Amino acid sequence: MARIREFDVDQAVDRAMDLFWRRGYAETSLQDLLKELSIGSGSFYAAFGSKEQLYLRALDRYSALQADDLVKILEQATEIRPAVRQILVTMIEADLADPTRGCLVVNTATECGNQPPATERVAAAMRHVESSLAGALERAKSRGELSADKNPVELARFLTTFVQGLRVVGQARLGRTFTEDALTVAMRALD
Amino acid sequence: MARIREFDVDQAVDRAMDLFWRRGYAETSLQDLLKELSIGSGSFYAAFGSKEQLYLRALDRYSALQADDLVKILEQATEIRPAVRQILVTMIEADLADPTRGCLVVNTATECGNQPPATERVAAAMRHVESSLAGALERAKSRGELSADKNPVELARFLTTFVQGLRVVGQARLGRTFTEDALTVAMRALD
DNA sequence: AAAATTGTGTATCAATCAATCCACAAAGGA
DNA sequence: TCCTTTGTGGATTGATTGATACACAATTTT
Repeated sequence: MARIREFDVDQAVDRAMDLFWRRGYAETSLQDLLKELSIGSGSFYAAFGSKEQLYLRALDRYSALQADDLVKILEQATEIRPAVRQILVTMIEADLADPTRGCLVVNTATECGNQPPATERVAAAMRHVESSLAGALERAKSRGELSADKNPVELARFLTTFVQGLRVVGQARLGRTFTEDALTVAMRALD
Repeated sequence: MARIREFDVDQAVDRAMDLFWRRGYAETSLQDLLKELSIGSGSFYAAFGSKEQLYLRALDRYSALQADDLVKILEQATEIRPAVRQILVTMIEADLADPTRGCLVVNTATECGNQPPATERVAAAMRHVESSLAGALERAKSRGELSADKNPVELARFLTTFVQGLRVVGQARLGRTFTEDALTVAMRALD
C-alpha cells in the first residue's frame, strides 16, 4: 500500500452506470465520464482499465440491482398476480418518468449485439429474470394460484419477452394508455 | 441538367439501411458508408446532406418495407390467428438466422432515444403496426373469429409490445425454445 | 527521514471522426 | 465547339476519440 485512492470506486461505477444508461456506450465519451466521475484520466485507467471494461462493470452492477428488485418483489408478495403486475407497472412508470433511459440491458442488447462479452451478460440477465419468474410461478402453482394446465416455464419466458417489449415501447413515448392496455392483456396469461 | 449521377440513390439508401441495421448509427462511420456505397464523399454529401439525414432516410425506407410486409400478411390471410402467428414466427426465424441485426426500429428506439427526429419515426412506425393489427383484429371480430369480449385495440397494443420484446430477446440469443414458448403463451391472448 | 510504492492530473499521442474544398470530368444548351 | 451546370472523388479540414506518458503528490515501509 501507498497513496490511498481519493474517490470511491463503487460509487464511481454507479455514476458511470447512470451515464451509460442515459446516453449509451458509443455516445458516452471518455471526457464525459471523467467529468461525471470528477477524476483524471490517469486515475480512470488505473482503476478501470478501459472504457469498455468500465461499461461491462456498470452493466454487471445494473443487472445485480435489477435482479435484487425482481427477487424482492417476488419473495415479499403473497400472491403471484399482484407481484407480476407490480413488476410490470414499476417499469411502465419508470419509462413514463424518464423515457430516455429505458433498460440498460435492453440498450446493450441492441447497441452491442455483436460484442460477445456484452451479449453474454445480456443473455445471463434475461435468463435470471426467466428463472426468477419461473420459480415464483411454480410456487404459486403449488399453492393453487395457477390452474394445473399452466406451464410456469412457458409463462416465465412469455413474461420475460413481454417485459423487454415494454421497455422498448416505453422509450417510444406512445403514452400511458398504450402500455396499460398491453399490460391488461398480458396479465390474462396468468388466468 | 448537366452531368448525370453515376449511382442509384434508392439502391444506395437500401445498402446504407443494411449497414446501419447491422452496426447501428454511431458504430457506422462515414468511411464505412462510402466504402459500402462505392462513392466519394462529394457525391455522398451532394446526395444525402449528412450522415444523420441518410440514417433517417434509411429508417423511413425500413419502416415502409416493414409496414408492407405486415399489411401483406394481414390482408392475404383468411384467418387472423395464422396471420398473427406467421408475423411472429417470421421475426423469430429472422432473429435466429442473424441475431446481430434485430429490428432497425427497435435499435433506433434504444440507441437514439433522445433525438426527436428519430424517436418520432419510431413512434410512428409502432403506431402503424398497432393500427394495422387493430384493423385486422376488428375485421376478424366482425367475422366471428374473436369472441365478443375481446378488445381489438387492446390486443393490438399487446401484440405490438410483445413483438418489440421478441426482437430484443432474439438479439440475446436465448435459443429457439425460449421464443417459441413465449409465442405459445402470447397466441393464447386471441383465444 | 529516506526509499519504495501507488494515486493524481496535465499534457500529449496517433487515429479517427464528420464534413468541406476543389480541381477535374461529364453532360446539356447555345 | 464553347459555356454552363452538375457529379465525382481525393485531399484536407478542425475537432474529437480512447489511451498513454510523465512529473508530482501522498502514503507505507524500513
